[in-house]
Amino acid sequence: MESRLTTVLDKLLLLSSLMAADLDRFERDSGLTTARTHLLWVLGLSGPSTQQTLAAALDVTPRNVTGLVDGLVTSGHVTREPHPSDRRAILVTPTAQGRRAIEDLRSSHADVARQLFGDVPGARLDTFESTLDETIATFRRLMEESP
Amino acid sequence: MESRLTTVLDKLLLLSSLMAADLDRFERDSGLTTARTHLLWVLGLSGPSTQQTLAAALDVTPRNVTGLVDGLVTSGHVTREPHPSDRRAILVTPTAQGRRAIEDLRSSHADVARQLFGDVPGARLDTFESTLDETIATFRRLMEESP
DNA sequence: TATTGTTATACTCTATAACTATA
DNA sequence: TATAGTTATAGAGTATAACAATA
Repeated sequence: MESRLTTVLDKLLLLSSLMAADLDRFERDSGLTTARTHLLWVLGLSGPSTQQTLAAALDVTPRNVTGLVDGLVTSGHVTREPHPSDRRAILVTPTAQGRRAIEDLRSSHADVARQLFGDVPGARLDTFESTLDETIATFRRLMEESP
Repeated sequence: MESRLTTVLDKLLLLSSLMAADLDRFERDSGLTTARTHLLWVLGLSGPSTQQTLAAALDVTPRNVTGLVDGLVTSGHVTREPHPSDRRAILVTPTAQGRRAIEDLRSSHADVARQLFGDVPGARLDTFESTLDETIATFRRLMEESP
């Protein structure tokens, strides 16, 4: 009955798991983990950040960020720098190696996008994107209704 | 330049994270975790299974399955039953509570599918699904090329 | 008094390697 | 000899709670 709609949902979930597997490959190559990669990605978007800021962006406890940053310091991707105006706080700052990893992430992201959608005709991509937009909006509405 | 394609990819990733958040809500309500829910889902697809089978289906080590099953036994969702013909093996079998959880998962899955795509006009859904199909095929090809 | 980060503690998921019981 | 599952050990991610230094 509803198999049509669940089939589409299943394909979406399958694609999600494939994208996750691709990210795994990146992580295997770089020696990073998913959580640390996520932190680096956020750092690439926001620039040097306090751990509180990172905790909020990653939706994770501050304690957790301490552990992730410990790992990234050990691997040489970030350093803890003093905050210029608040001596309680720390600015997690990418090193040269960290900036390189962020650049790699970005170009691998762009590669995947190009390879996945580069051959899709414009009109179809429009329809695809609009459907995604609606689906995202629907989802957000649903999650606000029952949090 | 390539922002068009990465935007579409970002929306796909956003939708993935929203679907994951929805699953989290289910798990919070049921007291299950992602890994245990996944095992239950597989059990719902395959029926009572050996831990080896589950390990292969979940792409995880047999040792890991031991831990997941331990948790699900404690929470009352599955039992370990003797294998009828191989005394080394065990059949992980859902209890009544486990079967209920699997049913809840299925109906929540169907609900989400209906709510997400129920209002999308047929022709658009066709285009969306075809694009997903192509994208999945492209991805699989890519991952075979560079494993 | 409130905020930033850390120490202490604990649970889950994950892996490898060695071991037991059975095929 | 090979297979099914467990014990032993270890690392990563996550959480809560208590605490120090600073605002």
